[in-house]
Amino acid sequence: MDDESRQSSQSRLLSRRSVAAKIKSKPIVRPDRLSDLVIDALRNDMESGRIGPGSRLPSEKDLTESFNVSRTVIREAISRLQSDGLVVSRQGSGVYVTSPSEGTRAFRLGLNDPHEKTTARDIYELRICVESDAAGLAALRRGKTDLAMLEKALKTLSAAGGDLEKGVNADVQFHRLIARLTKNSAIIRFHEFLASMLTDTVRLARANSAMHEGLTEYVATEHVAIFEAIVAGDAEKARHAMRMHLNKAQERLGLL
Amino acid sequence: MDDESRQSSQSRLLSRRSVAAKIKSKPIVRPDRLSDLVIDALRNDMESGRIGPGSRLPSEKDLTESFNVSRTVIREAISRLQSDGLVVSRQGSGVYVTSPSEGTRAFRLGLNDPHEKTTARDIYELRICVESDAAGLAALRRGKTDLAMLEKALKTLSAAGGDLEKGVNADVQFHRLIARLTKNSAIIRFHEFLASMLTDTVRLARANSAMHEGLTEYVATEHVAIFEAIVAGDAEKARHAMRMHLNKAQERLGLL
DNA sequence: ATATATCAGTTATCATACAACTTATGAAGG
DNA sequence: CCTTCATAAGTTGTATGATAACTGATATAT
Repeated sequence: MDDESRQSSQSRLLSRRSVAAKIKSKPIVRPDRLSDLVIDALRNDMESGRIGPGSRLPSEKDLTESFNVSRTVIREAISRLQSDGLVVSRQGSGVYVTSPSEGTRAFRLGLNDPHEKTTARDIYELRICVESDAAGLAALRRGKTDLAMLEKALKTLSAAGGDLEKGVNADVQFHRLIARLTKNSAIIRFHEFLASMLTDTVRLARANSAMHEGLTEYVATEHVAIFEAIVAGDAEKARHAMRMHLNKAQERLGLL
Repeated sequence: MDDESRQSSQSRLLSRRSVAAKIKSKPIVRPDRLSDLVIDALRNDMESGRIGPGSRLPSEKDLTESFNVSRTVIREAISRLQSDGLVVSRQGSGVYVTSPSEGTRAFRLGLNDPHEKTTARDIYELRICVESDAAGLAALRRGKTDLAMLEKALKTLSAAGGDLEKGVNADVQFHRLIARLTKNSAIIRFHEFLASMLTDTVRLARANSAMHEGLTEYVATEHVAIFEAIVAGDAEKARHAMRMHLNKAQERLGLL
């Protein structure tokens, strides 16, 4: 009996193949994982308000029946929803939809996802927003030791000279430092996030566009302008200098 | 051999209780889920570079043995790592560590997480960065229909009068529209994200601080200033107007 | 009335089996 | 020697059943 029930239920289910085929009718993008389907469905229910914050999700057993998948799949889906902070599960009680902003939530930026039309340029633009303002805040909040570190980074940068790798690192470090000067952990971390999103793009662009001679000096000038504005504590000027710097960089990288 | 190993492994396992006790020695925060332990361990290995991008994780079987947990737990852990974009799993092959910026990655902001000292103020500040620049971009890119919509939102806002709920909604809508005018999906979505992070805070603050009379008119004036700058296509002015507006709002909300 | 015990329902974990896929190895044929 | 194809071993994906741990409510005893 064990055997037959397994067999029959097995065949009653949508076979993985058919589901996969269905998905792959549109671009390959989605791996053929059943939990993805469940996630999308549940997300939809929640975002459309059909399940509303605070209310309980159907039990795993119910979900297996309504989706015709195994409990394994349901659990994986719920687990991922939970790690996104959309639900919390309480053992013995159930899974509950969290109210927005309760707990930790995640911001996703898909650079490859064909669903998304977000381009590297978009992200770079967002970076300009954040970083130019960060420079402004830095000008208001910089301490003495902060300035010393920034100055040191500037020197490292100019000392790098022809060494590309070294130059890039010093550059990154300079910007990272400015983010830290804001003393705002949200800004610091988001800056880090954007930078890491862009590393590949930047590296690629940098490799393609031959470095003009004198470029490093030029960049150094821009950096100095930013630095001086921060030293002077002039937020407006710091923002402007940073914006100019990043705009030029954007051009140089061919992101415009 | 199978049999004995089964039995013994069962008893050899850390019982859930003991694990839970261990965790709960520090604040309650962590639910006693084994997959969390696995996730933390793997994250650590990856971030410390012990597993390096591109390389393969140990197979699920190996992991079950080294962690002494069931495959279910391992799979949940991996599934969540995958949904965070830290790894990709290829059926029949293995689970591979993604290189940073490959695929989609997530930015998390924990408002409650005791590990994080991110405050609502930090987030609001980040919002100011993004939104003031968004206003600038909006001024450069607004189309005709865009302006019409924006104007309509303004009218709705002033028409709301005393109705608080209505007023808030119109306000949110106004800002949302401006984000959309940038035509930058990264900015649009990040703005949405920040707004949703702040909803609770804003709602609370609004409830606490009694609304001064004449406040709505005052806010309306600020909105008009932003609107006019966008209409004029003056990016610098739009940025400034938005920044002023949000700074004032921040004060009013007691986030300063 | 208050506490306690019990029970049904739910999530968490374990174990096993099988399906589907990947990769390497090696045999067969050119 | 090289290519091609089959096979086998290893790996992830899914299904299923069983048990542990927890929750909430109901019933019971004091």
